[in-house]
Order: sequence, then C-alpha cells, then structure tokens
Amino acid sequence: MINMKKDETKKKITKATIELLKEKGYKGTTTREIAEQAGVNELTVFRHFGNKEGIIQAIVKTTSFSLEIFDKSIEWELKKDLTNFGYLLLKDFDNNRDMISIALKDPLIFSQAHEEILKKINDTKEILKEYFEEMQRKGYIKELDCCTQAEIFLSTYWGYFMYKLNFGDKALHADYQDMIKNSIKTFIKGISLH
Amino acid sequence: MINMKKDETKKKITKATIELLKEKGYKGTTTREIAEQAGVNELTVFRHFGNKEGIIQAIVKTTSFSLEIFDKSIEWELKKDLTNFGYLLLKDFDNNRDMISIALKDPLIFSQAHEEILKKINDTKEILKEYFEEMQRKGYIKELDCCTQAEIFLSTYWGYFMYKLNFGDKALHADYQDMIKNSIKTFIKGISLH
DNA sequence: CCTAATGGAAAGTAAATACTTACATTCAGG
DNA sequence: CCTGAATGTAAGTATTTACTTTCCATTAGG
Repeated sequence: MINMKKDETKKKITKATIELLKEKGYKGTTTREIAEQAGVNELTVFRHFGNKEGIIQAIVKTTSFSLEIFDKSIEWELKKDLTNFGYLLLKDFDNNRDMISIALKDPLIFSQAHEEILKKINDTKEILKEYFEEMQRKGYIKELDCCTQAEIFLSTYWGYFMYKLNFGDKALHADYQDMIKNSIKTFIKGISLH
Repeated sequence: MINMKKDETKKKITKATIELLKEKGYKGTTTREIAEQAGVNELTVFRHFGNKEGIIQAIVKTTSFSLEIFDKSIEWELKKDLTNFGYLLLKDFDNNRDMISIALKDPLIFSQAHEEILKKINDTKEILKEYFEEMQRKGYIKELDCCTQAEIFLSTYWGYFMYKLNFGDKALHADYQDMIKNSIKTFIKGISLH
C-alpha cells in the first residue's frame, strides 16, 4: 500500500528547490522560501528530508545523467552521424540543464555531482573519439588527432550551451538548428578526405 | 602625499575576497573569513568598503574587461589571423578568469557584471564577423553565414575555456596550443575555397 | 465511520553573521 | 618626540535562519 500523497509532496519540494537554486544558489535559498514556493509548510520540508542538505542529496540522487544512445544509430556517414550526435548532445545538455546550472553555481552541490558529470563528459568524448578512429580506418576522414578533435567538437557544443544557459538569446542568436547545421558543415569539410 | 598603507590594505581585502568568492560564492563567504584571509581585522573591512556589498562593487569597478587589440594585427591570411585571434581570445578569457568564475556563480555579482560581459561578447563576435565578411569579399573564403560562423568559433573557445575553468585538466586534456592548432586547421579547411 | 498516515499552525531555540561603538595601539613623517 | 592617519581589540546588537517541539486538522483506505 503505497502512499501517493507523500511522494507528491516530495516532488513539489524538490521541484521548488531546483527553481530557487537556479536563481539564488544553495546558501541564498532559505528553507522558508522553499516551503513557500512548494506551497507546503516549512516543517513538512524537514519531515521529508531531515535537513536542508537532504533535499539536494535527494535531487542529486534522482538526477539521471543518462547518456542517450548514439552507438545504435551510427550509419558511418559523416554528415548524418555527426548531425545526429550534435543533436543528441545538445538535447542531453538540455535535459540536464537544471542540474548543470545548479552544480556549477554551488560548491556543495558541485562536489556531490562533479564525479558523475566528469564521467559523462569522458564517456561522451570516448564515443566520439572511437567514431573518428573507425572512420579513419575506413578511409573516410583524414589522419588527425582523434582525441583532440573530439574535444574540439564537444567544446563547440558545450560553449554554445553555456552561452545560452547564462545569457539566453542575448549572446548568440543562432538557434540550435542553425548552429548544428553550420558547425557540422564546416567541421565535415575540415576533416574529410577528398 | 598619498597614503600607501590604505591602498595596500584595500588590495589585500579585495584579493582575499576574490579567492573566497571563487570557492564559496557571495553568500557562502563571511566578512570574518575575508578579514582572516586578508590578514586584517574585520572592522577594517567595513571601514574601507562600508559593507559587504561594497567590496564586490569595488572589485567589479576595477575589473578591466578590456578587449585586446586584434584589428591592428590583421594580415588577411586565414591561418595567421585566426590563430592570432584564438590565442588572444583564450588569453582574454584567462585574464578575466576570476571575474567570469565569480559572476557565473552568484546572481548579485552577475547582475552587476553581466551587461559588460555581454557587451564584450558581442564586440568580439562583431570583429570576427566583419573579418569573415571582408575575407569573403576578398574571395578567400566560401559564401557562408558569417555571423553564425563567428558564433561557432566563439563557442568552441568558450566551451574549451569553461571546461577547463570548472574541471581543470580532468575533462579535456588538450592544452591550449593543441586546441588552437587543431581547431584552426579544421576550421580553415572547412571555410576555405580551393 | 475509524484509524493511521500525513500535513499544518504557532511558537520557540541556538547559532551565525553583518554591522556598530568606544577605546587603545601602531607607526610614518615632520 | 609629536601628531594624525590607519589599524586593532573587545564587546555588543539586531536580524536571519536552520531546525525543533507541541498540539491540532485533514484525508485516504478499509
């Protein structure tokens, strides 16, 4: 017999907390504000999570950080594959947008999440690197430092995402489709043989 | 007869504050800690800056955000120019590393600095965009969306810088010279006519 | 309708922290 | 050695804030 009300309340609280953390950071967010924003009594917050840090531990735990499957959809065709990869990458950043924003703002949360974020970055880099290496073996692209090239690819998308995250549309005005289309076009011409 | 002691003390305090802000953010940094780290009495902090916010206002004011001169050294040769630009860009990010780190962490400081940061981003983008347009007119590069291409270039370097800023060498292991060299090589081949 | 689980109201506690006040001390320059 | 600018010492204040305690209200399920 599972009690649903309890879970709903918990979700209301974590959701409210995430909103506030994005705006004000951990230290800048009070438990009273969290309760207000969640529409519950402050006491309820403590009943569910013990203390303030318990809320963010719960948030960090339930955050996915799951990699979308790229491997499965590889077609060994540069343009298709890289476009797909770029799309998945931005989508993935966006799925974790809250967590990224929060973790980069606060040292406490950063310390709890940063191992997992790092792992994710390196996993993603590895996938891309291996893709480049295989394409090289197949003779589709030039001899080049696949690892560095993977890092450059990631940097471009990470940079785009970070600009958008912090400055909205005021820094860059290319939407993500323009961005993907143009960057891939240039990138492909840059690494292709012909 | 200028009193030097006063200025030295001020500098000790702002320097200590910057260090602590990078670690803990504004709300997480106490005036007592600042005083300790600066090696002065807490009261001295208030005597010089009035209140806690006064310290960061002083920091924001004295921060340069000056663009290094790129225009002057243009040679209208893609590889040389872009390498130079990439180098200046990373150097410039690095010069403002403290301020960027602090501003992105805290909403109060962000609100005070973000107009200036935005202006800087857009100025830089404009320079690059105009460079591409001129190179296009001269017939050195392909027909392309110069603005988006400028944004992609910026994104790559911003992303690289942000990875390094937040994760040190644990995310990317290309040093900035590798990064510049390889990204420019790919980029040039991507946009050149031949 | 009863019961147990859940949430709310109100009041309070203890610690942290920005900031103040009053007075003493150091120290460089003339 | 004297003066005044700068800093230190010490004690304190007012507010905020995480967290507690006690008692009461609601509600869902059998």
